[in-house]
Amino acid sequence: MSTHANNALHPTGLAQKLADSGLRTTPQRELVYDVLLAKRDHPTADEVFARVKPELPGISLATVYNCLETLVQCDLVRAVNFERGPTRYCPNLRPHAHFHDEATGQTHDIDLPPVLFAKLKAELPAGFDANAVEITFRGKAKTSLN
Amino acid sequence: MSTHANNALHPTGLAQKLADSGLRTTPQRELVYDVLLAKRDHPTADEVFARVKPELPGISLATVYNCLETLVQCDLVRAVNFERGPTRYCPNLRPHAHFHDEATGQTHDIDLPPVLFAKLKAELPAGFDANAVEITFRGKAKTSLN
DNA sequence: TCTGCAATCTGGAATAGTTCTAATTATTGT
DNA sequence: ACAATAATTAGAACTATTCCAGATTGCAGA
Repeated sequence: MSTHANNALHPTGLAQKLADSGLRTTPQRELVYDVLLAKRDHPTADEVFARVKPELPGISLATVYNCLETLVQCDLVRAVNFERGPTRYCPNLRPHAHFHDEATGQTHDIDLPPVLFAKLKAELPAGFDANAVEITFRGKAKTSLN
Repeated sequence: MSTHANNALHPTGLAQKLADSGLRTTPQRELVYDVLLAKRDHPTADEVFARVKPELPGISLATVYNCLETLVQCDLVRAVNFERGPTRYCPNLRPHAHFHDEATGQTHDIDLPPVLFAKLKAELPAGFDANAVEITFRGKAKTSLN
């Protein structure tokens, strides 16, 4: 059978990290992760659902939410929130910021030097201990870069 | 009569900025702004509603949403979003970041040197022009500072 | 002052995104 | 093969917010 699981895309990552958390590798989880890796445009749960359905027509939206949450818990995917919009999902694990293009609604990854995140944490007053820093830019991107 | 409008709190700000946008100063808008200034704990719309109701029992939640939106449009208040939670409102206009305490759910303002925001914007690749940067820390605050 | 007009407010219905629930299906270990 | 556990499913429920249509308010001009 034509296996949808494009193993080349996640050689060790998915199965390994799931196992680390005592979770199973299921076709749904593989496929959801695959579509995130295949098109890194920060899709919403609905968009992931739409991309996954052709391959696995029986999948339910609830399962997509479950899978996405699982991937986030396993540190394979980041959930990104912009204002009141739906949560978007991002398989980029490098430390990075997000640029939200107000004109197109698109979200772009902005790689930043890790030292910058450290510097930001260093600005915190005594008593504050951050384990994560989120940086979001808003504005306009001239060209349609991805 | 005991006027609820604590004019000392917003000597020129509110009426002026509303007028600048061609909007009226209403008791509802004044009161909503007052409660934001009075307790700067980043309340949600529901919380603002609860604080405003005793003074103006006839006010509706829709109006609170309207007023908050108006204040945000006039640059008197910032809307703050954290993950999937309800929008919170912050009358602190200085450039600052937010620290979200995962233990208590409280949000603290973190003043940062403005140059830091400039430095962040400078990290953007060519073609990206940001007009705003949002920085959110997540972690634990040792003491209950405000 | 009176009158008209536009801005604002109100309560309730509607909506979007997400989570919950109970029942079914799949997988693993024995 | 079987029991126990994990995962999936459809749909109901939920939360935060927005929309709507009608009532109210308050300024502007006669």
